[in-house]
Amino acid sequence: MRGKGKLTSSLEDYLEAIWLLSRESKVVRVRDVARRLGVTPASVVNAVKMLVRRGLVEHEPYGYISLTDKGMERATQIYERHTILTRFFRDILGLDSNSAERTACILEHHISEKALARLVKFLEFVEECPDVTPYWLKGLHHYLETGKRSVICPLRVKQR
Amino acid sequence: MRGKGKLTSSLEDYLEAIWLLSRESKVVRVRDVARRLGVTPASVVNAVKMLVRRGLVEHEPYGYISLTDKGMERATQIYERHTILTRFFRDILGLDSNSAERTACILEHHISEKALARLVKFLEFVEECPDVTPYWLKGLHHYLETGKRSVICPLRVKQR
DNA sequence: TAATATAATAAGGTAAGTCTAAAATTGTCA
DNA sequence: TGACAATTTTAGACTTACCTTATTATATTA
Repeated sequence: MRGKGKLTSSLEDYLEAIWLLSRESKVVRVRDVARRLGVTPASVVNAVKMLVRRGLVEHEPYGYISLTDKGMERATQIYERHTILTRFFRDILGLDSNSAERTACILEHHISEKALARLVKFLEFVEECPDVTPYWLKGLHHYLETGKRSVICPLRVKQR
Repeated sequence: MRGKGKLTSSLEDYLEAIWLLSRESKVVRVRDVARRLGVTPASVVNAVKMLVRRGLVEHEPYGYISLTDKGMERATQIYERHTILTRFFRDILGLDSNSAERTACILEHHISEKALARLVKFLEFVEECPDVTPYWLKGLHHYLETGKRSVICPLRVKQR
């Protein structure tokens, strides 16, 4: 009953799109989803049919699309994966927002829970900014941009 | 002529497997690839046919499979992506080797050149071990393991 | 309210990637 | 050398995920 009921990448994309659209405009139609994902309405109808079968969305013929509680929960999980990956690629690796978004969009379907959890901790560690991290991060970004190591850290000579 | 000629994830997997097997045993047969990838020989035959069409492998009917120069080049590119991802997930995020491998195996097909290039620089930065990184990395791993921040860095009080 | 535009759906097709089952080939060894 | 086993291949089916085209439903507005 509480089994994961795996979704394909494609269905995850549809579910995520429906969720995002419903945050933006209260009412979601086939057409909106099609535009968002760059597919034909026919493809959306098909996908929605499958999501309905799995109890993740509701859809009255020729009417609006909405998420069930289960669908909502699932969509937020997917979106969380998305934002974590975006943050990593943008804030740590310094990719521009678009590239980071696109990368997240693809990888979000394939990364494991285990790996994702590590990434979360990594971000926590970096973003909550303890001792050396600010220096380290600056040094990293300088290196990513210029290919050269900065000499920001005054520790250098002291180390051994 | 020098166009990328994109491969599907699946074909990349086959090509990579053939390459890995040919490093291990000089001669590669349909059967070996099937075992390695956990698919039926019939699937391998199909895939190999497509790789032959693209000029990446050679195959005499009922005989051995080998890589062309082009296929070799391509396979090493794929494997490089693989190792970069493995290193990141294992050495930086501290995943066990198996999980890191599995993660790399999936993501290697989907990560963009741009993102991968950043990851490479990231690894360079960390592994070539400059000023603060050793401290920082120790702190990160401690945090990943225990959830607690260590006070390894003596800088703490000095900073402002 | 009838005509028209827009939206949704159904039907049918293509391509990738797998499978099973059956047929063809090859290699081994008694 | 001939028969059996292992391997490879072919043929055909299924699933996912798209598409196009044609039909049906809804909404707008003259």
